[in-house]
Amino acid sequence: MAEAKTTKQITIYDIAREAKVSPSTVSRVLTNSANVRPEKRDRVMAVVNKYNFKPNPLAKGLSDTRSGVIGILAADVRNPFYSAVYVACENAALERGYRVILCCSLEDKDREVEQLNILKSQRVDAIIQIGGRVDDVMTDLSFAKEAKQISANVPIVTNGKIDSVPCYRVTINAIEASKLLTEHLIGLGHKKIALVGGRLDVISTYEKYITFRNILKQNGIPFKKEYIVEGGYNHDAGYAGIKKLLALKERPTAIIAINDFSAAGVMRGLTEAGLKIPGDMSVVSYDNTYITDLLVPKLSSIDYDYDTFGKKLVDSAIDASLKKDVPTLQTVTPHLVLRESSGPCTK
Amino acid sequence: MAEAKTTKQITIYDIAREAKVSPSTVSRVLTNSANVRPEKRDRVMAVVNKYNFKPNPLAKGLSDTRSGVIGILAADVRNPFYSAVYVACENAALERGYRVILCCSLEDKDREVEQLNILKSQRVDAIIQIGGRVDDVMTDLSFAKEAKQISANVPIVTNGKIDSVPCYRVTINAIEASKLLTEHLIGLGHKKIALVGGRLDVISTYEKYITFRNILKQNGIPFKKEYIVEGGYNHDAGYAGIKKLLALKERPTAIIAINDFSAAGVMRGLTEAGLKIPGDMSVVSYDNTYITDLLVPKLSSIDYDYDTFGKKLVDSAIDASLKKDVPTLQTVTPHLVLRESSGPCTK
DNA sequence: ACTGGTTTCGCAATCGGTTTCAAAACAATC
DNA sequence: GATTGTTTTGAAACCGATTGCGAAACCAGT
Repeated sequence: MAEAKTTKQITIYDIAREAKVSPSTVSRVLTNSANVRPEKRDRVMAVVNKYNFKPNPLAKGLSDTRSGVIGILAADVRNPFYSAVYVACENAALERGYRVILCCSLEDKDREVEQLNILKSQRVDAIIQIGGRVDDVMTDLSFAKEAKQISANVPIVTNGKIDSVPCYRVTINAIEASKLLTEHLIGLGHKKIALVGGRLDVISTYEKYITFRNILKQNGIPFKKEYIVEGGYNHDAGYAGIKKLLALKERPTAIIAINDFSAAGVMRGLTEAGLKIPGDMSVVSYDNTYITDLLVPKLSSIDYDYDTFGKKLVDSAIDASLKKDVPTLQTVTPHLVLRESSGPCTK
Repeated sequence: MAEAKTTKQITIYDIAREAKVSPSTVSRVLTNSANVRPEKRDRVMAVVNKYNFKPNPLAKGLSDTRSGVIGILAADVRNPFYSAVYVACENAALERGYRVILCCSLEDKDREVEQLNILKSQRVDAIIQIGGRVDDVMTDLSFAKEAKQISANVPIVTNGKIDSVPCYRVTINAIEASKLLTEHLIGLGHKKIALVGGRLDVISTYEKYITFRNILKQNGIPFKKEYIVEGGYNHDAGYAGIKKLLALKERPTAIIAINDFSAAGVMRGLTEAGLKIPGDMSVVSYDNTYITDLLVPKLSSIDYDYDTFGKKLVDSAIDASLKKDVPTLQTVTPHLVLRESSGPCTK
């Protein structure tokens, strides 16, 4: 153990002494909160730069009761959708001089409540919640209770919907997304289109489903109940889904998967069955994560422009924490990224 | 928008008043730093629980100069390897009552330096750096300078190697990993094995390469220079690599890709060329991220047991920050996860 | 009951900033 | 040059914890 000469921290008092001003003046310079004579300001800045001095954020947070940190509660950053959103948020936050702390609930309810507590005790200025959480009906009440209590002090912004807790929302326009995909396939001549993966009690999934039906109707295409295969949001859900569909006497010619993961499962099922994509069947999906590029063939998918998504999330979060006016609901508009997995209907 | 009655924070003084003790006693109870009469302790805890009181970490950090936060500097959390390590670290940190703050450098050198500054100003207790950084020769000097300055106060632990900056290392046993893969393929009868992706100036990649040659030698298999195809660590590198190899008059029968991404590229190249995996060619790789499960066929890969990896990283970080003795170098032992992408040599 | 030794406890200082308040400095006006 | 108004400035209080120090309480032991 080397000398524990804990290299005493430089404080504004040190700066003050060396610049021959009072600590208050240093503080004022650093926050440019009031007018200080240019001459002194320069003296102070010179010393500040000399030592590359950075004010202690703990002390700062203590006195002005703002931490400069925004908490991000993501379901699981290992999921590329969340990591994409996370990185976009980190960028946007950095841009505005805020730090970010990330917590992954890993879909575990208890843990989610605990995370909320951590964020609370970290005194974050705002919380961004991105994840599958739909509403409190599906979830435990302790979360709702905790969240409600917290949201009294700290604004919460989410990409979903948290019933019973006041929060700001920045959501993806699922209706538009679904429209893009459905019309794309119809434009290619497909009439037998199946939906794979996702639960209809998840609001965004439900919106996609309803829109799908509407577009079908608008185009005079009959809706078939057996082409809707609910499931999870992962690879296995897609795999299971396509197996069911392939067992049908009248198979679909195109699949809309609920996300890239389930699309991967669908594609595995198809490949194993010896079917060609998109020759025998087209596959498209939502999210446009990097796994679209890994699959063979490359997957066409709906992109959300993660950068502006992240920006809207953190701008809302920060502005709300500053008590500025923030729209309660914002949306980001999706667009379709075409790759190799969808093609004209051949039968 | 409810009243902006910033719901005054509950402090240790409030607790003290209600429990009829002094603030110091409350503090002692909360930190159980000294013995306090059980009776009073109970009184205090009752009030604490009543309000679900959490001491303000800013104030705490201010006085004891520990923030309870460890900073994680990851190259890019969108990469599943890093996100896996990150989540493991988050878990391990939570386990020990620490919080974590994540920064992604996105391979940008300037940004990396900036992140270092952020972590510094956040007064993190320790820094964990996971990323491709090899040594300072490849990197800018400002990072080295900054890191050096910081490491004087805050321990840095990395999975790589930072020359010129004192740090603790927890690395993957690349030699063992390479051995596992190479021997696995040789065991299946392969004699023409190629390495795809990765740069030999990256230490871990180099170790894998050398081990590969050694094992070949031990088994009396001739080494062929044209079977080594350097490249990046992504899908495209694998794709480009396999194209080169397929152009050879004597093609290899098995591929070791530097990670799952490049393996995906390799597999695409193979599939496009109409070759069967593993029938015509076996493919294996390092990292065992979830994308191994997405590919067709599922990819055999080297796993690192991310949980213990993360645990070692954070244990080292925390213990070092506590001035405990921590080994300078630790390793995690890899093991092979067999799936469908490797099979016996058929020619 | 008194003494000596431990525990337990509270006062007050401290951590490193921000901010209020009033005094000091400056400028402008008559 | 005296007076009024406006900027600048520094002293001191404050944010919410922790902690050193000494006083008070407790516990035998005689």
